Amino acid sequence: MDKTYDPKSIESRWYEVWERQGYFKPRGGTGCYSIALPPPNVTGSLHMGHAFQQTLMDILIRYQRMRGTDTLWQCGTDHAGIATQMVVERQLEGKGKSRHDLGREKFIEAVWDWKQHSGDTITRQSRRLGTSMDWSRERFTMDEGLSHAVQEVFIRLYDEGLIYRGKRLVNWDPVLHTAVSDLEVLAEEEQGHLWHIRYPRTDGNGCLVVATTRPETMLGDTAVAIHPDDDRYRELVGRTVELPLTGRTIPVIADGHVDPEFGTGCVKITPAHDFNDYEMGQRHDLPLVNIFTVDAVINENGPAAYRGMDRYDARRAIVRDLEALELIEKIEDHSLVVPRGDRSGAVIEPYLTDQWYVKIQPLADPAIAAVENGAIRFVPENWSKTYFEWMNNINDWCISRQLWWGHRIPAWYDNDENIYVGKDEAHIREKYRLDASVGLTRDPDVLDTWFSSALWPFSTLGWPERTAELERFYPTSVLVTGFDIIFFWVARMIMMGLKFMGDVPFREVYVTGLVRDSEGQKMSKSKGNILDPLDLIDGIELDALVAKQTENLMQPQLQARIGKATRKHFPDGIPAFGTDALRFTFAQLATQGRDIRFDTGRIQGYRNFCNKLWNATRYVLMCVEGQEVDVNTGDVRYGAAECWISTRLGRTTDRVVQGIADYRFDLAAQALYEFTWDEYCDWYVELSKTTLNDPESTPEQKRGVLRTLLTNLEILLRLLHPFIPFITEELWQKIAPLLNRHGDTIMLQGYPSGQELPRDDAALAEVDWLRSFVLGVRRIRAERDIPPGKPLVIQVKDGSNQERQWLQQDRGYIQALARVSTISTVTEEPDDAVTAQAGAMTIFVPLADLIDPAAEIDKLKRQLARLDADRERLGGKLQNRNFIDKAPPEIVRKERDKLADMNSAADRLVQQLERISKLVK
RNA sequence: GGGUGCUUAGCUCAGUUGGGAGAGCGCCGCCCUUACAAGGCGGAGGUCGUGGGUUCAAGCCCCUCAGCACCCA
Repeated sequence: MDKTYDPKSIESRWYEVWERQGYFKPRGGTGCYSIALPPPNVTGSLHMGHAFQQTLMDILIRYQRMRGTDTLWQCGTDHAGIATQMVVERQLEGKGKSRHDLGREKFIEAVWDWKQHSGDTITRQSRRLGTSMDWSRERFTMDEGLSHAVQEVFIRLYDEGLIYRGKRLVNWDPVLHTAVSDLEVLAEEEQGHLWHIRYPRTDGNGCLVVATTRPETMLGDTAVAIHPDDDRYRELVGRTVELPLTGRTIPVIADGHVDPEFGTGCVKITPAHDFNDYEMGQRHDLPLVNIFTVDAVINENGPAAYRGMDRYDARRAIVRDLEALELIEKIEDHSLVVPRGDRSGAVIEPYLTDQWYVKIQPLADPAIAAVENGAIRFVPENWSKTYFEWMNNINDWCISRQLWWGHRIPAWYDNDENIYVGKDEAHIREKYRLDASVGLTRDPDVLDTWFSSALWPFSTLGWPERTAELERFYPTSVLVTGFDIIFFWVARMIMMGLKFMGDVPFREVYVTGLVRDSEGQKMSKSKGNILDPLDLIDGIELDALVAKQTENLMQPQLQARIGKATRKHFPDGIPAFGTDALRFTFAQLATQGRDIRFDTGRIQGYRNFCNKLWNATRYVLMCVEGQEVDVNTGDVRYGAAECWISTRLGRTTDRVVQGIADYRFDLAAQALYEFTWDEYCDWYVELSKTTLNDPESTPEQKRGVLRTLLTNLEILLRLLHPFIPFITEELWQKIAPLLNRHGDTIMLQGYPSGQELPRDDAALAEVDWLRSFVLGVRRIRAERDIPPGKPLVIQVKDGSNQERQWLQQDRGYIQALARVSTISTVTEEPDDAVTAQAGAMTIFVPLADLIDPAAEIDKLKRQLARLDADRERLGGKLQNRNFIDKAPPEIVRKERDKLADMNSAADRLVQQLERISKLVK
């Protein structure tokens, strides 16, 4: 074995074997466990969030598989309508073409081409992470089968009256020329102005002043509104004002939704271009005047002077013209919330169009109930509040998109705009009894991507066919996802699952935090702080990293700043840490918080952990090879150290299993780390050397040590495998055969259970005492700057019978671990010694030549002062009648014992003080 | 405006019916001791955001305030 762990040399090799042997497929077993992978966007690449969540899913899947459960991890990708179409359109732009130049069919072909190319990237990345997904069942939302499911769902919902088409105000993206749902609009506060505009009264009595943040929309005003209780304007209700620049006359109305505090208390009403105004228009039966084209350019409903102007050009022209007419009273700075499309970044325009909607309430009600009655459990539980908050205020879902890439809506129109919904024209003619003379045209629009992802948990299993997989693996066991898509996806899957499968799509939702950079910033291309998981695995040179982060920027002017920041954060690039280190880091970071900061210092620590495990294995192999005893045959004798480490491993196993059951991957990983490093490596390996190197050890004892080293390591590797699959496979293949344990892969070995391991409390007590003894001597050595190699002569005094017995038994251990040559027992305290304590036993290290009495006195006094403060506090507590009476007896007893220990410790300190003080005189 | 969180060591975070303040990294000192310098041994460092309440006992439960973050309108 190499002296240093080298991840690269083992990772790709093992993954190929696992996949080729079909280990990732369901294998039967007791019970089933399944996870549907949240499908990544097919044209994207795997980011840290994906890597994080996939690691956690893989831990769950590997754990369950090792437990003998029939396990399916259903994987695949999402066609991501708008995002993908934008990518391909941008590529075309580079060639000076638009999608319209190609035409719909050719364009879709181009998207498929790009999908073939790009889809590989993401699955290749997933494989590098070691994920044990069943690749043979990989699906894509635009596959034939899944498209069939989408069509089926649309038709059924339409036939039930749960999908309808209507003319409504929608969020319109004037750049992408499509409607988007509420969720795809990001509202952010931006700096703007508040224009106060005079609308002349038609009765000649002056003007009304309205305040607006969007003066250009005045061209579509159809009323001015005031609050009904507003005394300033009450007499105006029912009168009319002149709408400047248009020659139109509009009424003044009263409506309770007007905020009298805002601006002047008079608001202009533009029902065709504002969601609030639209509702007010409905209440007052106001006409709708649409003044924009699909590009947000003034259309024929606007005055000729502004037609053909972009909305912002029109704004400038209108303000200029109003100023000329002295109709602008004032312009104030004002911050307002501007809605932008999450993909295009364009300012969204409320726009009147025909769209398809899902009537959501009948679907939402059972979905709310499913979480209320516990059919679905959120972990952490608090996220159910977020879910309820949204579900209780839910709106109908706009599902049509004016795109080309996506599932085409299965609806046709005749020449009279009658709607027919069905699989295809032939079915429709039959279903609606239309003869060939009726001309039919298909709706050009496609469905929202989330419509198809909402079906993912059952469409991937073959629905609407009742396949064997569907029967076996639906509902899935858990959904692992980020809180940012609870609304987009989780809620919609629940609604669709209940509707079409009659059961929830998953029993639990484990909500992870979001991976951020080391400063807590969200990772984004424009910030230049994206980390590619593969760069952490394989490493990357600084220049390559900078190049990667600054290529294809939406805002090229940021290039210099990003490059500089990258060079500052990663002055030496990123070293190769390997997949296992990355995965263990993710597990450690999976706390319950909502933000997860990723710092390369952390991953380095876990790379070191892998190296530690590697070298511990190396040590065990060398021991077995170096000893003449046969490990597997003959009598065995286990000492306290052996019983201790096995007991500790049992407790660790319990903690790991509990951690996984609770989705506390951080606690599970922590338990594994502590056992491996602090107990197995730091103590047991060192203890084992003593026995193995002692010529007086019997073959039975040596066999006991070797077998303990091997079995504990073998179990530990299985415990660790779901977290760090590659290194554990590599090491297990070396270790298991030495125990006559054979298997093609660790992946399919049983997961350890705490019950298989001993529980030896006496051994725990003994080794704890032994450790405190060794630590005491080591501390003295360090504090006195005694060279580590110099053997010490020490004396002990007092101690319980048990401790004196332990001292006899463990003398060899103590001598080796504390570097002590002789230990003698004394009844009188030596004068020139420093002391340490192991339980009731006092340890003396005589140091005539090294001791500094003044410093020693100082130290003892400080210790005594600290102890006295604690004694006083504890004494007070035990004086308190209420405490004695009300606290549980075992607590009171514990506190009394503690005080007794403190008192004797204080006595010892006082004695030592007196003794040392004599030296000074 | 409505909702949800967070505040514990220099940094990032654990802390599970309320009963001894913890880890990793960083820092300081000693050491290339035959598995590992990606290492070993030892050490320093905290009024648990503020103020109050409940309790024999509060980092944990209740209230107040302050600061920060996110989501929705």
